[in-house]
Amino acid sequence: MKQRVSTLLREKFGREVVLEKPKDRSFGHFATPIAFSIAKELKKSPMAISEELASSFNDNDVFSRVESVKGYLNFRLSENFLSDYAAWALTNPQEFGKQEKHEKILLEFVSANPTGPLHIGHSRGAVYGDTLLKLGRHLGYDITAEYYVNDAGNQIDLLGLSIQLEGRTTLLGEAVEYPESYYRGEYLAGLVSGAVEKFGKEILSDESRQKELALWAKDKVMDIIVKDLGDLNIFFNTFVYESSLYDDWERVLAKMGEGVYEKEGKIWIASEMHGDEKDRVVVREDGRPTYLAGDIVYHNQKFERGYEHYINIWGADHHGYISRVKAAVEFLGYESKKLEVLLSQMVSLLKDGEPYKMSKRAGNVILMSDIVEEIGSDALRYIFASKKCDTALEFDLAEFKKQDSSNPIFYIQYAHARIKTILSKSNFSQEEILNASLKGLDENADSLLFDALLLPEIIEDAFASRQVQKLPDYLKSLASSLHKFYYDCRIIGSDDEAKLLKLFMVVALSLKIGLSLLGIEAKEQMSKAED
RNA sequence: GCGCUCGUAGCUCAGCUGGAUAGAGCAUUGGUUUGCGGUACCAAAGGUCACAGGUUCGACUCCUGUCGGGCGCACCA
Repeated sequence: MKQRVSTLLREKFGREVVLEKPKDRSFGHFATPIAFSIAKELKKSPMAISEELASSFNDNDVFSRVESVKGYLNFRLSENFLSDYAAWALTNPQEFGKQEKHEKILLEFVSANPTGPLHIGHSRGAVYGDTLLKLGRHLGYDITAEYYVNDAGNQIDLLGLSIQLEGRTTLLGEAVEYPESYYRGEYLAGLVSGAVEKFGKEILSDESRQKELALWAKDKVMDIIVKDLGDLNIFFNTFVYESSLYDDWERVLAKMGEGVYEKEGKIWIASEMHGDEKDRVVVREDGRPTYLAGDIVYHNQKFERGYEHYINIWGADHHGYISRVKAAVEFLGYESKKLEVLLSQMVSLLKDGEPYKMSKRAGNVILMSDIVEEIGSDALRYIFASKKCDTALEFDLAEFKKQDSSNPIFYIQYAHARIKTILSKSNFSQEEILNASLKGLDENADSLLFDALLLPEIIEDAFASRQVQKLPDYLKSLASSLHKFYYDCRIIGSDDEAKLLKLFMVVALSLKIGLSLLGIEAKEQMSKAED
């Protein structure tokens, strides 16, 4: 809709036109302050210009009214335009809000270490990434969802050690001395029993078999992670294992040419040249590559696979890492601007106003699966999708367990369910409703229809700006418009019953598509409250 | 110390590439249809947009500085 108006105006005025939402719907559907920006070059007052422009729109079937108010130009879309568009959407629900973007994008997210189950911090990046994925795909982008598995280095050795420690205390009853760092949590018990079954008890006490144990265990941990993500309706296309990358290291190192050099027996990358604070070591004195080396090979591999755009979603604590990876990409001969790194910030949880307690059982972290169990996947997804991901977030679980309007996810679902209920109560058939005309709606109905038809541009805007929260915001306000309309206006038995039901179907369609893009299924009916 | 980032109502947060009177939800207070699900709706109250400058027709938005919070500053991943 917006696009249509915007191209129309661009053609008419011969320049880009800023389109915005009028302060008040009674002003119209769209507005532009264009008169202000050209006032200077025309040496006329904004008022005079907008008056002139407004009167030039006499004959036009998209707008029913164009007027000038205090220098702003306000547009009201015509009935024909809105009702045709709505009718098209209802008969082509699969196409509504879709576009024909074809860019190939590689989206890497979550990428949590395979050393334990996901915790609450991971789930934010996971939901954010997956929502972006769903939005992008809806718009037609060809997006591959990828998980980078850090299955090399110290952490994997630590995993093996941790399983042994757990087994020796709980299974063998030994009094072991715990080192400074090791992993803890309930999942280790499962790994111990699995390991004993597979390898026998001996493996718990044999330090030389730690590696073997760890390599087996990380796959088991990945199984847990994949399952937890599946519970959130998140699925990946590809997994890339860090351990598989190092074979390619020599070739990639050579590919960077002048970008790397030797000093003090180590190999460095000259990342300072590309904006990093200083150069970084990529190969240690003993010949072992650093973690950065793995990431360099990985990004080289990404670019060799040939996508048009790359998006990484990282935890905010990695922000210092961006410049060195980008530097490496440049040295490899690729455009680092094709690589976009989005950061997801910290999350703190409250429950009834008090900090949420981390359980010892979980290993002093808040497990994602515990939260999903407590409030459900829909609520968790909604929470993370509804906030900008680059600010620290604090939220209270209690709010999302309530079954009333203070719970946004409930509120939206209820709007959808209301429509479905009323449709089933009406005596009009689906066909009769679809054949009804949407013309002659009063101000409120017209406004609701317009709101419902905004979905496509919300989707596009949310994806393009990477501001995923625009979609839940929109759904909440659409639900609010619906509830308000419903309260004010009797539907069943009114002269306009079929017409209004058709309007409601458009609203339901937008709610349903919007929710599905958040990974949430729209409900046909709400369960009745107890008592 | 350096870098990144944030600072909007009592609380949690929106505010699009600068544009009309800075918006929601929660919490508080007061109300609502002899009717489709009251699991809803309406209203009141609540603000020096951290502070100080600058840019301009116009700044919550852009720039500079100050203060305050978070994160990062490994040859760990």
